[in-house]
Amino acid sequence: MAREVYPFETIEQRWQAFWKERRFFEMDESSMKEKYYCLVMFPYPSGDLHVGHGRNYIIGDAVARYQLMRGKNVLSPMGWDAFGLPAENAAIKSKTHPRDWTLKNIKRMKAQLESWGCGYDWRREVTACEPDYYRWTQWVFLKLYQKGLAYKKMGAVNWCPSCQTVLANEQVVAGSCERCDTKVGLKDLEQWFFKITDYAERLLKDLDLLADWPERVRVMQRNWIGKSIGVEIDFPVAGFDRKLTCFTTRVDTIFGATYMVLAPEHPFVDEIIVRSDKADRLKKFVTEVKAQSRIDRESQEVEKKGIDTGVRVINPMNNREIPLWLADYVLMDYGTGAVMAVPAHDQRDFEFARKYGLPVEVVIQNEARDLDPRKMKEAYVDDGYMANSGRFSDISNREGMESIADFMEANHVGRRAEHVKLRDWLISRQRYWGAPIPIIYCETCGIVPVPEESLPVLLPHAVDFKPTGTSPLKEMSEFTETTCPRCGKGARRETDTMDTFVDSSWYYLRYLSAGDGTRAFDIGLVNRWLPVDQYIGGVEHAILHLLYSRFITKVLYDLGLVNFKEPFQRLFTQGMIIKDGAKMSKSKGNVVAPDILIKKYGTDTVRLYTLFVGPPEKDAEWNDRGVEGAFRFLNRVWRLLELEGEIVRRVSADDLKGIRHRTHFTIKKITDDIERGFQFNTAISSIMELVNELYARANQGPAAVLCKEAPAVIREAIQTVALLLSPFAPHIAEEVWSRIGNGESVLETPWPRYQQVFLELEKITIGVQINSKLRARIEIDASLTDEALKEAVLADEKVKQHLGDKIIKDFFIVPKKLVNIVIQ
RNA sequence: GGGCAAGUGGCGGAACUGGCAUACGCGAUGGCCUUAGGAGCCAUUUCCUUCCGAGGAUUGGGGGUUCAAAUCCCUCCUUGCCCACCA
Repeated sequence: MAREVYPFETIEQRWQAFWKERRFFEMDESSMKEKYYCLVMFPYPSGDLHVGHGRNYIIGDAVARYQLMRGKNVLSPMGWDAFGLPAENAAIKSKTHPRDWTLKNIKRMKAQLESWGCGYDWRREVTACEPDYYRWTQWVFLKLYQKGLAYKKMGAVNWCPSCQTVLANEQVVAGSCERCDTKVGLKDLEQWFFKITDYAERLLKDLDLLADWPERVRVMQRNWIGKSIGVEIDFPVAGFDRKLTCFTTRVDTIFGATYMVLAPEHPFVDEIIVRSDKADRLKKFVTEVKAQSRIDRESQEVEKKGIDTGVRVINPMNNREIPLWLADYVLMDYGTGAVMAVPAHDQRDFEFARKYGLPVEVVIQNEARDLDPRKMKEAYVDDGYMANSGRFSDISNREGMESIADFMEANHVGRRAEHVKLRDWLISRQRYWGAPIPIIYCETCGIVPVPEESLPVLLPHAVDFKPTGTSPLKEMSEFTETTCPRCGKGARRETDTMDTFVDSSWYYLRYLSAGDGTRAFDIGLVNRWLPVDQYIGGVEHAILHLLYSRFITKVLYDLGLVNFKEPFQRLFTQGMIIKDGAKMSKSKGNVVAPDILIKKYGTDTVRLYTLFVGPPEKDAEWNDRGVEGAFRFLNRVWRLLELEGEIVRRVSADDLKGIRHRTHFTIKKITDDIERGFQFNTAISSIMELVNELYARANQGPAAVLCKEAPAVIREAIQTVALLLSPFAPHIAEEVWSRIGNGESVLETPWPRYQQVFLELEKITIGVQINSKLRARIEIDASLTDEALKEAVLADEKVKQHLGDKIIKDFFIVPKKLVNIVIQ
C-alpha cells in the first residue's frame, strides 16, 4: 500500500539541478559583499561514506547556507586528501593502480556529497595526488628547505626484518608485522625532517589568538608541545674529562640525587663500553633495549630495567659521587637523554631504586616533617620544605628552586632552560603513493634541491608492487637516474615521498587558486580570504593536522607569502556518530549507509535527523526510528500548504497574537542557537514547536469571527518555517517557499529578522513558590508593578490556602518568571 | 599515571546569567478515521501514593552555600576520549 508522503524525490532532484544551474555555491571574486570562508576538512577518499561522515558535511553545508542568507560572499570548497597508505594496500591486494583506486573512490564520494544536497564551489576542487597539486606541495618543501627548515638526519623507523620494509605504526600489530607476523624492530635510516621545534614557542603562544577554538583542542595542542621550565645541570664524570648534562624541573631536589641514569642510546655509552671491564654485559643490555619496537618500549606493561655502568658522576652541589646507570625508561629524544634520579621525590625513580637497592634520601619534608626513607611506600612529590640540602635547607622548596638555580648560574654548573616534548616532524615515507621529495643527490655537489621551474617531480605511473609493501620507486632506474641541476653530471633522485600531512597542511590556500599552473596560490586572494572563518572537522585531527597547518602558515608568514599568522579563525569539532555503542566502521559491521535512507525518506530527512540527533560537538547514537520521526515532521511541514486555509478560518484574535509571538520568538531562538555554537538540535526543536502550534490551531473549532489579519499572519508563519528550515532541509524549504513565498529561491532571500514588539506578551504565567516549593501558577499582566504583582499573588485562592495564617518573612520576585514566598 | 569531557524519564536529549526540571523527538498506551493500518489526526506518558482534591520524591552517591542548585563549592563513585616511562 502506497503511503501518502510528500514527493521528496522529484523535489530534491529539481532543486539540486536548480542550485547548480544558478551557481549559488560558486564564490564571486568580484563581489563587494563580506567574505565568509567555510571550510570542511577534506576527506581521504577511502570509498563509501556513511552517515557518520555525513554529519561533517551536513553541518558545513548548513553553515554555508545560513551565511549565504545572511548576505555573505561564501566560499565553500571541497577536495581530496588523496595520497596515502590505503591506496597502496588496495593496489597490492586487488592489483589495481593506487591512482585508479583513488579516482574511483573520489567519483563515488563526490556523487554521495551531491546526493546530500551539499553545495560546493566545484570549480575549486583540489586532488592532492594529481601533479597540478603535488607540484606545489613540492614547492612548499623547497621553501622550507631554502629557509633551513627541512633537513636530513638519522631517525628510527619500525622495520620488518622479513619483508625488509619500513612499517607505519598501524602496520605493527602487537609488536609484529601485520603481513608476515615477524617481530618488528627499530632501524635507523636517513630521514627528512621539518624543523617544527623552531616554531614551538610561537605555536604555543599564538594559541592565545585562537579564542574561538574549542578549549579542549587548545589544551591538547599545549600538552603536545609540552613545554617545561627547569634547569640544565652539568655533572662531571669521575675519571673522564667530560661532563654529563641533565635537565630537571625539580632542581630543588638535587641534594637527593642518589644516582644518574642515561638512555641506552646516549653517545657517551660507547665511551663507557670501551673502557669498561663489564663491556659485554653493557653491550648486551643496550642491544636488548634497541631491539624493542617503539610500541614495546613505550608500553607501561614492561617493567623498567637497568644496569650499573660502574662509572660515577659528581653532584656539583655537594661534590658527592653517585653511580651512573643505564635504563630503558630514559628516552634519548627528550631532555638530554640523562636524568638525575631522586628516588625520594619521583615515583619512577623510587620504584627503580627499590628494585635495584639504590639509596633513597629525603630532601623535601612535608608539613609534619616526618618523612622517613625507610618507611616510605611511594615518592613524596608535593611541595614542602628543603631538608638535608646544605645551606638551602629549611626554606620552602619553591624558594629553594629559585635560589639553587641562581647559585648554579653564578657558579657555572647549570643554567635555567626550557624543553619541549614536541619533536621535529619526520616527513620521509618509504612509500610510493605520496609526493616525491624534490631532492637530487650528486656525487660532486651533494644534496641539491630540484629547481622550482623543474617541478613537479612526477611520480612514475607504471610501477610494480611487491607484496611486502616495499616502495617500487627504489628500483626504478628511469625514476632514480637523473642529472645534477647544478653540475650536469649523473645523479640520483630521492626516492622517499612526503607524509600526507604535508599535503593537507596547505590545501586551504590552494582552493583560492585551484588550477593555476603558475603558482601555488595567489597572494592577494589568499590574504583577502584567509584566515578561514569557520573550519569544521573531526576532533581526531585536533593535534597533528591542525598543528602542522599552523606551522606551515607561520613559515609562509615569515617568508612574506601570507599576511596572517593563523590559518583558522574559528574551529568546530563535531562528535562521532555511534551505532550500537561503537564508532561506525566496516570491520565492526555497524555502518549505516546513507543511500538506502535517502531513497526511502529523501535527503532532507537524513540531513534533518543528523542535525537533530544531538548537540553536534558531542558523540551521538544513531537510531533508525528517529529518522522516521524527522520524516514525519517534514510531512507535517508539507501539509501546512493545504492546511493554511483551514487555519485561517479557525484562529481567533488571541491565537494570532500567540502565533505571531511564536513566529518571531522562533526566529530569535534559531538565530541565537546557530550563532552560539551551531546548536542545530535545539534550533530544529523550536521549528517543531512552531509547526505544532499551527497544527493545534488547525484542529480547533472554527473561529466565531473571521480575523482580517489572519491570512497575513498565517502566511508569515509558514514562510518563516520554510526560511528557518532551509539550512537544514533545503529542498523542501525551497519547494514550500517557491509555492507561497515571494521569490524564486530561499538562497536569494535574506535570513528573517524578528521584531521585538512581537516577542513581548501582554499576559504571562508565572510560578508561585512557597518556601521554594511550587504551589500555583497564575496568569498576570506583563506590565504589573512589583506591588500589584504581590497583591495579585496573595489574592489567589490556592496561594491563600497554602499560606493559611502564617507570617510572610520574605517575598522574592524574579521578573516575568516566578515569585517565592518565604513563611515561618 | 596525567589531562579533558560527561553522568538528567524506557531511549536520544532540553533547561542561555543559580529562578516553574524533564522542551523537542523516539518508544509506549488509549481514542478518532478506516475494509485494513506499518498512513494521518487527537490525548496520555519521570516515579511513588491517592478518597482523583491532591500529596510526596526526583538530575550518579554524600555533604555544603543560598529565599532558590541539574547549574556554584567540597568529597566519593562511574563512564568515555586523548596522551602516556617527559626527568
